[in-house]
Amino acid sequence: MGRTSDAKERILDSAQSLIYARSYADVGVQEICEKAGVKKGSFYHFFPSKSDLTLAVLEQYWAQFQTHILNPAFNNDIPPLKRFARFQNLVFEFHKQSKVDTGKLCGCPYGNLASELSTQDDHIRLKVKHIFSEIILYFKNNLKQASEAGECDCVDIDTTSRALFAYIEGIVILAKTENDPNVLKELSPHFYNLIH
Amino acid sequence: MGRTSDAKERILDSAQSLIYARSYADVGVQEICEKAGVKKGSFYHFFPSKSDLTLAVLEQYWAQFQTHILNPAFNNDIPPLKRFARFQNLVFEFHKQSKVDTGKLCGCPYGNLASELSTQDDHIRLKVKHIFSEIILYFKNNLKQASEAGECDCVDIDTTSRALFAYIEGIVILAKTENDPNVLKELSPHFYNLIH
DNA sequence: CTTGACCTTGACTTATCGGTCAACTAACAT
DNA sequence: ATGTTAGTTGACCGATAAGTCAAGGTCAAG
Repeated sequence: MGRTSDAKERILDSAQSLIYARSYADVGVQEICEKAGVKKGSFYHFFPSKSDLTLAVLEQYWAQFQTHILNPAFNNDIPPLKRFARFQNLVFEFHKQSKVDTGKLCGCPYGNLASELSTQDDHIRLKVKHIFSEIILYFKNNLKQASEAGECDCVDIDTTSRALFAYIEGIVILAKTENDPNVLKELSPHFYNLIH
Repeated sequence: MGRTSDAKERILDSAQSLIYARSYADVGVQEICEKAGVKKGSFYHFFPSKSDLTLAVLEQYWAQFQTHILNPAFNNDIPPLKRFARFQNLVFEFHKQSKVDTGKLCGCPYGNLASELSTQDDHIRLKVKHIFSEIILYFKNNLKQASEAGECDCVDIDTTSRALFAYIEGIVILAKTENDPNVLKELSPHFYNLIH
């Protein structure tokens, strides 16, 4: 089997934090390698291109997002509608902490890459599109449960889930532009107005 | 006065369309100059840096956005609440036409730059922040008129205006990620749920 | 203890990046 | 007509970009 190595993981972690804090284009392969303590040749041993690395980064984001935010938020230990509030609160705490650590509110990891690269790299656009659809699926399932529990009477669950997601995505980009996590707290309550 | 030239305008127009279609980082000064039919030396005669050029591009976006979308949309020839629908429709038509022309839905010109550069260039972030506040001001004034006309009973006009803006911003980024202008049509109706 | 797969290295390529500059040219005001 | 000023040019800078490659090193399994 040859030898093993954690270089791939170190590259992924470095790329994830660097690209999130800045942007895809602003972070070079070189810098990622330096932070990971790896030479560029090793980088291209693990990833065929910077674009492919970014696809892997998106997958890592997604796994962590499920583990640390989505699954805890939408766990069925509380009534469905309250889970949305818990979700928004976890997102708020994430950005608040992120700003404490780095001094900046960096926005949505997926939305950032979609904004920057959608018109240039279809693989990345489609990957983000898929992740978005998965998040919306969480919303949809939860909304259905809320409806069945009589917590709301929602006719168009599909579209409403997408509207809820769009609203949060918009809040986060406004928060990033104002570099202020309190925007999340300010605008979160209106979330429920989108549910009839 | 020395000689005159429209080179500055040509540079601005080229930069505007190129950066909107792609991204700040992906478009080089060289390419902007080539499209404008100008040498790089001339570029730096008019703009001290690429970042400053982008600030000027943002101002041009803003002037055009007011002329072609905001002012027509929020003209008081129809009841206030209907003006929001007219606004959303103009935004839809813009992205629809933009996709016909270029094959891609390019998103929000301001949001794109804010997403890409907010953590790296504070001048650009603050410029976008200011433009956002101006757009929200349109919303706010219109919401006030709607409230006074008895079309809605909105208590927190400030926050609601910001929520409305965030929602639209989110819709546009979802539409960009799916590369589909119909997302705007699909999610626009829910806009009114955000108004009590 | 050798084989072979896995990993690492560093030098390299080609291209482009944002930005500078001194010399030059054209047009306007007087 | 001429001086002044605005605009133009092309060569140039150091830095860095993504990506390549041949060679060598290291580990685990047989």
